[in-house]
Amino acid sequence: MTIEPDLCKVEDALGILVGKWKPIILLHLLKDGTKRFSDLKRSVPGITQKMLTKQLRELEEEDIIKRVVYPQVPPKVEYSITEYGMSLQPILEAMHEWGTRHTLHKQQKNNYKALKTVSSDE
Amino acid sequence: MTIEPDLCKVEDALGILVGKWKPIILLHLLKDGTKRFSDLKRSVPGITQKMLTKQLRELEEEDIIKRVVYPQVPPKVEYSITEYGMSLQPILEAMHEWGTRHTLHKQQKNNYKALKTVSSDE
DNA sequence: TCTCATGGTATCTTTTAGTATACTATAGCA
DNA sequence: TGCTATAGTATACTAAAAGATACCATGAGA
Repeated sequence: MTIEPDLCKVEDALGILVGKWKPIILLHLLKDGTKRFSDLKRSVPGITQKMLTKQLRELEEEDIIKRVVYPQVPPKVEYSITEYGMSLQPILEAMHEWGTRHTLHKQQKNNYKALKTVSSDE
Repeated sequence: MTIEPDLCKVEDALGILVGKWKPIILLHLLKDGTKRFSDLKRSVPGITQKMLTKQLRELEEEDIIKRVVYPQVPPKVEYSITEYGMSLQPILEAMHEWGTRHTLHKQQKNNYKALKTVSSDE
């Protein structure tokens, strides 16, 4: 398949996956199914409440995740991946696999560089 | 496959694909093979010289593309995808495919909304 | 001698993404 | 009466990405 650059829809998918937190959030939801807001916050260390809220709202807007509010006090809100959102899983997996290989590739490259530096006996 | 969120390498792949221009640049190189700097600039309308240079350097740094300089005046520089860079193609294709379906999904959603608005006869 | 083309750099401004921190509502419990 | 927990919002800030614009080297050709 050749993608016609002018009709490229890669950006659309990218727009949903991008952001410092979205992949991790999605992976947690894929792994654990339904999670509460505070669970997610604990699972994604370093994220602020504001960011978590924002990312979740954006994913919800794209129908990737579902948000269920239980009318009780203190509040309870559950997040889960929609069936539609599941269609992103193969892409996440492909990227993860590629990323893993790429990490290796970079390591080999650096080892080679280090070796050259040593052998040239600076 | 379940990706362990803590060991997630999705970001690595994402880091290479992200940027307002990288996917389009890669698609053009995949489609046409070797291209000169000015060809690319023409193919990616709206991109500034600075941005194109920056994106190309970043892709080169990751071994995704190859840069060949011909020592002549005016200068001639050719860019092409490396064999290693070709391994990104399935991901680009998967994202493109998903993005295409997603565009449709959003359209249907909007149509449904519009329909509801009409039938509720505001 | 002037101009053009190519493939850049340098500098500055604007836009967007992300962070830090304070604040809110309210039922249940001591 | 005051404290806690949950799921947020509001405001101000910083850092990073992107954009606009000007500049540069040089050989060929008019």
